[in-house]
Amino acid sequence: MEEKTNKNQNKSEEMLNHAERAVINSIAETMDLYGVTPSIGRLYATLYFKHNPQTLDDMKDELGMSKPSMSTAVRKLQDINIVKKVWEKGSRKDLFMAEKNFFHYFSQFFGDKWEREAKLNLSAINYAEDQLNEILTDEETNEEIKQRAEQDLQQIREYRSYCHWLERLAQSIESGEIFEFLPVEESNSGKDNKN
Amino acid sequence: MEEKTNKNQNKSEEMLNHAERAVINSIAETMDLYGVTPSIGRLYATLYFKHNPQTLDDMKDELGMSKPSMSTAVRKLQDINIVKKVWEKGSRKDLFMAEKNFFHYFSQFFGDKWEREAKLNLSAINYAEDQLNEILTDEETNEEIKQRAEQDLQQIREYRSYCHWLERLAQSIESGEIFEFLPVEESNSGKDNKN
DNA sequence: AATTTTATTAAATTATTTTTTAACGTATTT
DNA sequence: AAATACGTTAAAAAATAATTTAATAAAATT
Repeated sequence: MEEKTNKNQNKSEEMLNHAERAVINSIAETMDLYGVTPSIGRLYATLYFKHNPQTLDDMKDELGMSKPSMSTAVRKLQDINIVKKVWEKGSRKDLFMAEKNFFHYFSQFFGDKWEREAKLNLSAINYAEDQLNEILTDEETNEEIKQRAEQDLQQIREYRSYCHWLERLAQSIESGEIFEFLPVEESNSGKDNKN
Repeated sequence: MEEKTNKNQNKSEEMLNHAERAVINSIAETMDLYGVTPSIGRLYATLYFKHNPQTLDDMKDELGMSKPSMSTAVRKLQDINIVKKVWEKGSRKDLFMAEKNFFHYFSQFFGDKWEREAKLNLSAINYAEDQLNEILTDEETNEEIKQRAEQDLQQIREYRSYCHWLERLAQSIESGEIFEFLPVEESNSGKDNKN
């Protein structure tokens, strides 16, 4: 009897791990889509299912990798703000927790990148616009070049609109404003949903 | 006189190229942020400034790379729908044009990925949910496992909400609906804008 | 103060990805 | 029909990136 119960417990635990693994794989794979390396994605996804803070040694055991790898990987996750160091009295090892709210995750991951993208491009656009204006006002520029400059100018102005829009999108996600427009709906089970 | 005009034309052309290059670098760098390799980003950015369709040979000359590289790079850009093959009577070489509207670009690039992400994860979530429910209804599962399963379940349900939200975000960008909420503003010059 | 624990950095190795050269197949021209 | 032009695939080479082992530094314990 004891015997049988143990077996079933093992079975349940196995099922649980298996279920988690399915989601872990999927998360890691989707992170890969945006240029997060598989190992780092897998680390995040693994932490996502941990209900208490993890040490570097925990991670290294879990993923079967070296400690320096965990150290650098976890730092990258901290850099994009989807893993945080937590403090807990007792253990003197560093402890880490994953951001589990994917809306926060989304905001951190994309919002930050969009802001960076916008800033970087706006600065290039501004520089280019100055140069192009100078070309256009220079009387000695020939017609062909002027035409190209004119076209470029028009194009990068549209591009500037886009960059500003990106910034505002990032802000509206950061502030939560966007959820007035696109509310988060309570999720019903997968069963009666055709996905 | 002829001499001087030529010099200035060269100067203008040089300035034009320089201006374009600044934006090209910036675009390539930002694409890199999302996992697009530098060469492919650079190719897209280069095409972005071409006002007429380009052949593989044009690209290879422009970037100083081999033709097969251009061939595969341009295919990847076609895969994410930000470069299109165009037809033009006359030349029997393939001709390509970049998507220049960055809102379209954005929609193609992120929208598609978000949809893929949502689909992939929802399928894993549904699978995991079934497994977890089974664990929870199994009377022989011990308490500790049940608790973990319960926590996981709650977490992935929130995750499902996020996936559905992502899908709707993608749709609202695809359909243009989002611009009612976040309108595109005419861009004023960089001068009087503090960027 | 010496030892141990922990995390990080540096150097070396391994693996992966990118790029090229070479070969191939198909279409177009002569 | 032969020759040329074009694009792609395959194999090899080169360049990058990821990972590990070894070394170092900093903190905590004994």
